[in-house]
Amino acid sequence: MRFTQTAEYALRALTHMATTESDVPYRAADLSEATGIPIHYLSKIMRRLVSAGLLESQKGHGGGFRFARSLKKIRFADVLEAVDYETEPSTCVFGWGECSPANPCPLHPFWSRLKDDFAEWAHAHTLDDVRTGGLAA
Amino acid sequence: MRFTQTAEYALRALTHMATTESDVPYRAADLSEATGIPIHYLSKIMRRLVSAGLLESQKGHGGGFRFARSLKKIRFADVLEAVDYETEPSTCVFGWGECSPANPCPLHPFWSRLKDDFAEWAHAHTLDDVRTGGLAA
DNA sequence: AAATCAATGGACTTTGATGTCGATTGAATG
DNA sequence: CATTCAATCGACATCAAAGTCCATTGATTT
Repeated sequence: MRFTQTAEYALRALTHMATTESDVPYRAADLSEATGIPIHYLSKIMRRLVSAGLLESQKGHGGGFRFARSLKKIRFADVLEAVDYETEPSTCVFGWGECSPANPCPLHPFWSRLKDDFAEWAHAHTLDDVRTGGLAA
Repeated sequence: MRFTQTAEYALRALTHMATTESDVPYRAADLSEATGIPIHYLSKIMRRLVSAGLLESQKGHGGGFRFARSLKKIRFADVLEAVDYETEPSTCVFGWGECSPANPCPLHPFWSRLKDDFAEWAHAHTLDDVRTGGLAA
């Protein structure tokens, strides 16, 4: 059970923003400082979050990053997908080209359950839930 | 939600063995043929499964690999751990050194749930369940 | 004993993820 | 307008995972 480093960083940075909620935009340098994510790499990730529409950015003095929409509308799945971490992988672990409920590989039922649990998890929780500090219903 | 390629291969190879159950030992070359896993890489993985105690190997003519114990006693977790895929990762996604129920990072409750679900999954299912074709209770 | 077969082990290469760097762009400030 | 600040972008470097190769070991067959 693991994320990619990139996916983990994305979640970490946005979680930090969600749980501190400042009026002034977050500078990459400060985020890096606060989260321990290497600044240049973080910058790259932030760009992806911007182009995915999760964040807005502002250049120049006083600039930085803000959320582009309500925290309630940013699910873990949105964050993960923004950095190309699949929340609903379709390829068969067993290596079959065709692997479906109709034509299942031996691992299908097991893998499906795990996949579905994960997808549910990723889609059910938002950054607002994180801010609130509890698990959503 | 993803495994490493190595972990996936390990599960795939053992699943193939479990679902075909032959009297003669499985040769790496045949397994490679049947599963699509590159032979040399598969050989490496098989070695790890041997040294983890899941398989027995026999060199020379007529040799190959067999299960070292009952399929009922080989859980997914055993397979994954044999190739260093952690089934119960302890490091904090948020990057905290100390992250526990007593001192939780903002992502702790969410991440914990996912981790626990995965660990449960990995420990609950065995290769015998795969052979049988159904989900264990 | 010789030949063959099949796993073992180590060295090596390739690839993609991760991480670093410097130049550029756009915005705010004095 | 010049300076500074901070995101953007592309090029490059590094590292671990994945994959290849070959010589060696141990067992079997003739």
